[in-house]
Amino acid sequence: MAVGVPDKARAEVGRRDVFDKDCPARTILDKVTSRWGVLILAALRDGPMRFHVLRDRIGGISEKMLSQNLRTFTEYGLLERTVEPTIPPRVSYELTPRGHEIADRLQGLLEWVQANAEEVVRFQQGTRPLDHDDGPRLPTTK
Amino acid sequence: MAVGVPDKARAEVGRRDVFDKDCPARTILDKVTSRWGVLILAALRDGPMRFHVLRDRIGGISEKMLSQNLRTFTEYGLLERTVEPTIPPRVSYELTPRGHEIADRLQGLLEWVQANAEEVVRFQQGTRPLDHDDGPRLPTTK
DNA sequence: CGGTATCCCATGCGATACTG
DNA sequence: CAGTATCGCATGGGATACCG
Repeated sequence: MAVGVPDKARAEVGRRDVFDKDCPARTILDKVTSRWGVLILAALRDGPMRFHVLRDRIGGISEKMLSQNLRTFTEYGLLERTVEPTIPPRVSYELTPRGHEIADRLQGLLEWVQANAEEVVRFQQGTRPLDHDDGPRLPTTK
Repeated sequence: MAVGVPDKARAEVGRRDVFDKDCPARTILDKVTSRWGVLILAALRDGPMRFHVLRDRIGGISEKMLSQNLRTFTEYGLLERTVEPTIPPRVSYELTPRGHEIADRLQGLLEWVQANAEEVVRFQQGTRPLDHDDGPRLPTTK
């Protein structure tokens, strides 16, 4: 049976709200906030970096994912790819002005998470995972 | 994925960096920057909201995803869940102070993406696409 | 009304292998 | 060095059905 095929024909982009499911900003947002996207863009705030440096900087990323994200962001105009015609070739990536704008906003998020991660985890572990009964510590006086 | 690192007491525990793959902040970051996480937290900046209102506000989200994210963030201490013992019950969610901090950072990102999405898309389309087609999804011939 | 449980598929991502 | 191609699995996420 045919799977529901959402028609790709978008008449016009009248939707400008990210909360609208047809808004093109959704696509951008998903890429930018993807698992590696945030880290890649944030890492490049320090300046231009070559492939391997970037790979080394971001722990756990595979070449495939790095390459894939890098290409996407380059196509989005958030990164600029520079190739030095040497042998072996040196390829470096750097944020475009537009890329910088978004990376700066990502940085704030990253810093917060970094600074508060332990607190959040501690809170989470102090909370009972799944219980229908309201916790005794939660005041029902409302 | 046990690559090794069986030592529970790492020598450099102080090196808690989001770029480190073992950093707990990675988990938090992934949840917060998940497809719906960003939108949910940002939406709640406007104030407490009930389940259906939130669902209506965020276009395209399923009840399952909304519920799942809401629970996770509540367990993280980013949201507070309030139940009014009426019939039928009214459940509302609101940002905790900690939730507000992160939501504010998310908001800046959202606003930027919203404001620049069209430019990014235009740039992307003006870029010579690589031979690999980036189609939405193609049902496998089966 | 506000969920939770189940099924199932689409996608993200990692591992490996190969190329210029 | 800097990728790309392929395979395969784990997980995110949608649709549906049911419960307090």
